[in-house]
Amino acid sequence: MRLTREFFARTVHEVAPELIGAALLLDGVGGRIVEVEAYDQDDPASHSFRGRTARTASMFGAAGHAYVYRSYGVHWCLNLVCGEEGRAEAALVRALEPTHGLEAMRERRGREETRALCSGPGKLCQALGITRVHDGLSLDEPPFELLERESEAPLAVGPRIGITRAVKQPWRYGLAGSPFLSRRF
DNA sequence: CAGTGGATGCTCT
DNA sequence: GAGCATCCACTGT
Repeated sequence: MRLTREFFARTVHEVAPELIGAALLLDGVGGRIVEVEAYDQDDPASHSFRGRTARTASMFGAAGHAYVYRSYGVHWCLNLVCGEEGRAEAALVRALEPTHGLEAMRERRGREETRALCSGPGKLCQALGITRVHDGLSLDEPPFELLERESEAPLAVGPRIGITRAVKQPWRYGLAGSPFLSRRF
């Protein structure tokens, strides 16, 4: 089952854990989501904390759309916008278990073992070919395809990675024991 | 392995 | 002009 706009329209704190195990594909290339982080507007670590800007416009838009931004001047990162419109909540997709289009991923990232193809937010964007042109696109139509998880996933929860503010919030979710995580919990 | 630092571009102060 | 929601190469065990 395709993930609907209504699925994403709930608060990110409800949606994020349910994303673990869902499938994320771009032009047929992608895999199972095994790691995400939640960000909301009251969160000093969130891009939306200081209000709407040109960069964060899509995060303030309707749920069920992509928010893509450049990180450290080098990498792209993909967020799935959640919550009521204007609440500016989003789930950062941090790692996938590659299942579709492994050859395309290896071409984009250089020959590499499968477990390292999508084990980080910048890596998975490179592997799937996600860039600025995907910012603001709807997640329920091509080139995106998001499919509901097929069964409940054993969840791991912990503090988020790579941030300096609100370090203690346990808003990182992962598939427990997966070898495809960006880091162990 | 673990730890460190450079690359790189854009946003916001 | 600083500071990143990162990754990789390189160092030293």
